[in-house]
Amino acid sequence: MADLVWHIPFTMDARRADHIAEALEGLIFNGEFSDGDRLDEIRLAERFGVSRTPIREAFQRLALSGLVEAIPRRGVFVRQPGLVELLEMFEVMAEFEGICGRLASARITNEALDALQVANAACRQAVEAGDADAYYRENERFHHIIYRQSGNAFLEAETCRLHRRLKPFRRMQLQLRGRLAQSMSEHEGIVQALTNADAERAGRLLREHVAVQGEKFHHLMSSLKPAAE
Amino acid sequence: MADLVWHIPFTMDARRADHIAEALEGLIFNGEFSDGDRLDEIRLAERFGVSRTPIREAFQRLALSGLVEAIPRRGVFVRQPGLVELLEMFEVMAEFEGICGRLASARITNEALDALQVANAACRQAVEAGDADAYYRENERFHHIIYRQSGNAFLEAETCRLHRRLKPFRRMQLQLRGRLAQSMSEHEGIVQALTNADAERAGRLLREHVAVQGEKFHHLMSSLKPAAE
DNA sequence: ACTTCTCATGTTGTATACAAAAGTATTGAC
DNA sequence: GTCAATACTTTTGTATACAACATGAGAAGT
Repeated sequence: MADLVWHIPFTMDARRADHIAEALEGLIFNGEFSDGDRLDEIRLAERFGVSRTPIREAFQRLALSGLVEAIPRRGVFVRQPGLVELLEMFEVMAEFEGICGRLASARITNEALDALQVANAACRQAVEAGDADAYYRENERFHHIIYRQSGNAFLEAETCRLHRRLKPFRRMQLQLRGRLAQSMSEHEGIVQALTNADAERAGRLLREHVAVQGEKFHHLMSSLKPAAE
Repeated sequence: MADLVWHIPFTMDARRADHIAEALEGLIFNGEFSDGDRLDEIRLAERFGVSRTPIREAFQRLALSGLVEAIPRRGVFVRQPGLVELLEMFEVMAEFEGICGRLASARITNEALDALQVANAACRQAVEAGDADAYYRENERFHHIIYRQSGNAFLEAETCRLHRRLKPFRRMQLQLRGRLAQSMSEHEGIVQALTNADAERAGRLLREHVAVQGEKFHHLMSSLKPAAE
């Protein structure tokens, strides 16, 4: 399915390496490769119809993202994060969100507060319609507004980076029964705290809002895999 | 000075690209290239005595670190962070340290507490000797212990990454008169809070400890450049 | 039978060759 | 004299060729 993209006869501009990096990321996320698999440069080059050079460039990007590990003179191996590492990342994500919220509470604009209300309303609609995908989209918009309103572009970028990294795992736990409604009510508390410029409360609520996702994820995983790792 | 390394006739193992990335990093930090300069692949290849390939690999790594910006079909350009971005990074660094401290206060081992005392004693010695370099080294050890004791390897890695990125700028403000002694006394408060497992206090002290570095840096810069950026 | 050395094979890392695109300068028209 | 178009140069992105190294099999020796 992702393959077909590459049969378009070079309509795309820019560097092929960029697209290949994205495509590989997708392949890894979609479980085409398992943890520990070696990514064969030549095979992938043939598969994408390019030479080894752009493949290797894509590898470097993935290695810097932490998706693969490049061992010198040995090759690159996919490195799916283990449960422990995932929980660590969720913990850091919760802290990031908390910081964004704390900073945003003092710096947020009125327009952004309105936008939060709008996104939240869209979230509510999605919940009522039982549309998990729509909720996911609007939820993302909600959080990105807060990242932006932290007033710290560097923090925003780092938070987005981790958010993106956790995307495939975050999605799983959103499917859980009752989580959507709970998440909604948390959103409302967050908006209130931001409106009142209550820095500590906004930070704490956001941190807990994400931390609970990590816990849900933990439960989900440990119920699925009896003794992985 | 860093050039000489490359005249050693291939004693070094591993990939040359790795070393080149480090060397380029050093060159940029040391001010050999200014903001906006284009990094000429061919010139650098000749300079390092290699082909363009490892140079380009090094570029990618630097681009991912944010030191240079790669514009497709145009080349890579040095991207020194402006004052605003630096202050943003210091703000995030302060938050990282605070998080590490808060988490560490609950998770730190007795051995690590002892190691903190040792590092702190070495810091004190360096202050008394007026040895800024030694202080810098021991200070780094002190902080890294706390990162590690956060018990979150992912957080530790991210914090080290930013710490490393801020290294050249952090160093400037340490040279300021009286900063060493102040920094020392802050360290003692931090150790005490960690010993008492006072999470909030440890977090707050560490955050402020770094935040003040950002402020000092701000003052320093604005006193040097009247109206940069 | 087990160890060790050597060689064969395959893979990575680097160099070079080539094509496409951006930049630059010259020429020509108005 | 200015502007625009075109040819020319420079530079990036990619492909291919080559060399260094790792791995594994097989032969020789104990």
